[in-house]
Amino acid sequence: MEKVEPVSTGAPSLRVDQVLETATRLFTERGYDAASIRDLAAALAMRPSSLYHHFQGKQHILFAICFGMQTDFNAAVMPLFHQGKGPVETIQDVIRDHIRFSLARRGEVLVNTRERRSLPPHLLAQVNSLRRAYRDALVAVIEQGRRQGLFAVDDPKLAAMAVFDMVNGMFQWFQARDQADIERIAGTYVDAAVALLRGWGGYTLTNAR
Amino acid sequence: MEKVEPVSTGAPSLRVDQVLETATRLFTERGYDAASIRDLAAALAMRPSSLYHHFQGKQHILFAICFGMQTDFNAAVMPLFHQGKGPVETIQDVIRDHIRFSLARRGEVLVNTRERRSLPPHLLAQVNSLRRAYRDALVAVIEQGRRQGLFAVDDPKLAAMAVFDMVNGMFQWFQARDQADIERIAGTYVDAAVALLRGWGGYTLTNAR
DNA sequence: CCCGCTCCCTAACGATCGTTCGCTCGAAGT
DNA sequence: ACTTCGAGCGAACGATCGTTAGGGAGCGGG
Repeated sequence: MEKVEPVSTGAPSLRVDQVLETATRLFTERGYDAASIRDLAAALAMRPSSLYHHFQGKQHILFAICFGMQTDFNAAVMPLFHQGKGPVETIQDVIRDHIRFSLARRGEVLVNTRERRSLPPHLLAQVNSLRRAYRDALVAVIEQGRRQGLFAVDDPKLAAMAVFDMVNGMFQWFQARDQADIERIAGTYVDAAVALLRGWGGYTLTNAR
Repeated sequence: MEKVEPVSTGAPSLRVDQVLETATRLFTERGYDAASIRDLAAALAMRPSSLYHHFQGKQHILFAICFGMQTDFNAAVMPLFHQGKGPVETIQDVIRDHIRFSLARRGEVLVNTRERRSLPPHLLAQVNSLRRAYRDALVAVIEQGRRQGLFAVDDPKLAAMAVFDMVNGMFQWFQARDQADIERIAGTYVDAAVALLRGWGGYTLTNAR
């Protein structure tokens, strides 16, 4: 996997990127509502009013972080669904790069998960649309694996959400120290996902409920 | 000027419970920061200042929700760890009641997970202390199951967090319509947890990484 | 009858919020 | 030399925030 570039628009202004970087840090540390425009401006050594030359408002800064991150995420991960591999290998590739991307750009990912709800409906919908595209693709692969007898799941959608939640929950508390750390945790969670999908129906061996 | 304590006795006032109930709803709908004291008072058909007769401040309302919920949670689930059952059965019992409790009191659980971070450090620490007690007990059972060869996990703490995240993530998007719904999803996730813990090391059968 | 207590009220405080307005200034274009 | 324009500035706007001071109605016990 190649470098993860923090770009989403055609005009990568230096100052805009600095604002987004600092905003990402403040939003993760204090939350979107608790981090004020004045805090952000002070951290950038500029005046609050100057921010409005680069962004329409506070909500648009949050949107730029969430939408930019999700766009780059889909661009990095979605192609893995169409490589002609089997369901198991596809899941493994996807989850691995899902984790790689999310840990490499952890700040933006945390803002996207925790503060996205503060977006107005029409901006939130754009981000959710990208998320849904990814989730639907994951569901399709699990459904395919289920038909081939590789996975023991009853409900592919629910299984996708379970894997999704397990992985996304990890980003909240795990901090990688180096690249080896990322690869190690990615491998562990790839195994967890496969174990989950394979063994979901096999619990009745020693247990009757 | 003496302080007459209007707060946190063992006797639950009717009005206090109404405040907590409405606050839970508002905090889940809009978030802690976005839901103002005036919104809360209006929903209760009273004046903002009247709230300060029952609570010291906004943060203490949030604390009462989080700490009360977590106290009840531990009281409901922790005894299951000391019933002398084996690791697998204990995990099943615990996760099942974890889900039962969390869906029955979903609003408080969501506030606790999403808005807990807004608490001041000394209040946050009290809630986290209860959470840690539960998590440590879960880790201990997984560790016990690992020693007995029942679970294939490498790191019990990481495995506990994975199960934890999978279950807690579900509360964010799942809404039970009735009690049968709760029992069904609880059974499904109990199976998922067991499948995860059992099969985590078994991925090498058809896959080499 | 009056005291104290609970509960709620009106009114307002100071602080902070996101945002806007009009301006300056230097670099670039022509 | 004149214009344009991006970028930042100081100052202020109206709104809303959490919170407090002080008072009053109802009520039970002395």
